[in-house]
Amino acid sequence: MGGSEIRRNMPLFSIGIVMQLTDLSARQIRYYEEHELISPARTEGNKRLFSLNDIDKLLEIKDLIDQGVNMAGIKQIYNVKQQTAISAAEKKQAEKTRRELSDADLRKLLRKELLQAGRFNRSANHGDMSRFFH
Amino acid sequence: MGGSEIRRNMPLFSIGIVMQLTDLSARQIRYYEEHELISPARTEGNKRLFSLNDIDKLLEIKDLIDQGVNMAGIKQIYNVKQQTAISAAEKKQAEKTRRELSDADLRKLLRKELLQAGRFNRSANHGDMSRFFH
DNA sequence: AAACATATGTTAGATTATCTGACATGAAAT
DNA sequence: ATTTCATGTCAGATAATCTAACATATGTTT
Repeated sequence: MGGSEIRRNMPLFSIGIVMQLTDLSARQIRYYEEHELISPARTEGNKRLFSLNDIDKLLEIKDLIDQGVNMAGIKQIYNVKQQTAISAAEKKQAEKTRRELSDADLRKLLRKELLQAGRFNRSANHGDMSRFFH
Repeated sequence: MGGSEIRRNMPLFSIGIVMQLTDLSARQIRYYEEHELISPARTEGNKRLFSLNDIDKLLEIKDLIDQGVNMAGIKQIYNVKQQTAISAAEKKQAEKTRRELSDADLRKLLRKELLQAGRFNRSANHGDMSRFFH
């Protein structure tokens, strides 16, 4: 378990390769990054470089998307802090609102989507990149 | 062991990444390709795409280079057909010459370089890319 | 139904990464 | 003293990727 973590987080793959490997569009991949589901590294020249872990995560996301889960659901699953671009002033109110929502509506939302998603047990904590390496 | 071969031959890495991973210059990598030591795939747009096996091979080559073996030696080791760009007319004579050389000088060359190279037993038939993946 | 939000497509213009081919060069071989 | 080898470096061309903006289909709210 030592260097394995390092290896799996090593930034190696261009977005073109990741598109092929995941069957996602560049737009989708960038959109998921925008929503902080992944955080690929960058070259000096600002090109994205993805790790095995990034690709695994994208495969998981794709899985969820294919099963009808939306961004909000996926964010909940990965507990990514909600709220994308709100002014500091709005934030307080938004936070309050969110808290009010979270016990009622959010639970409902999650339950609905997860149940609808059907089978759902990725026992391993990573996607299917193992396909590509032994 | 089925898909493992496929996986190790899957073209995934840009030359920039391979440079970092192998600590070879782009010039060197292209030069070794020119001498048919590796044959990386290409994108539609003609950019090189390297596989794990390509990278392993480059690491081996680097090893040999570091130990003072020259192209000719490396080519012999991988038995890459010699002769780069000779006219058909010249080829006949060249072929004869080569055969005359091969039993005397070539053996000498090989022995000299291999012995000088010292320890030399990569038991596995691949380089150190295993470092990067589990 | 109308208005809005979400997720993705598409296009444009800019920039980076890579390509080939040529010339330069120090070290090694002849 | 020349050649050859292995690599560096540069120039000009092309491909891959980037961000930002607008377009849009589908789903959600009011």
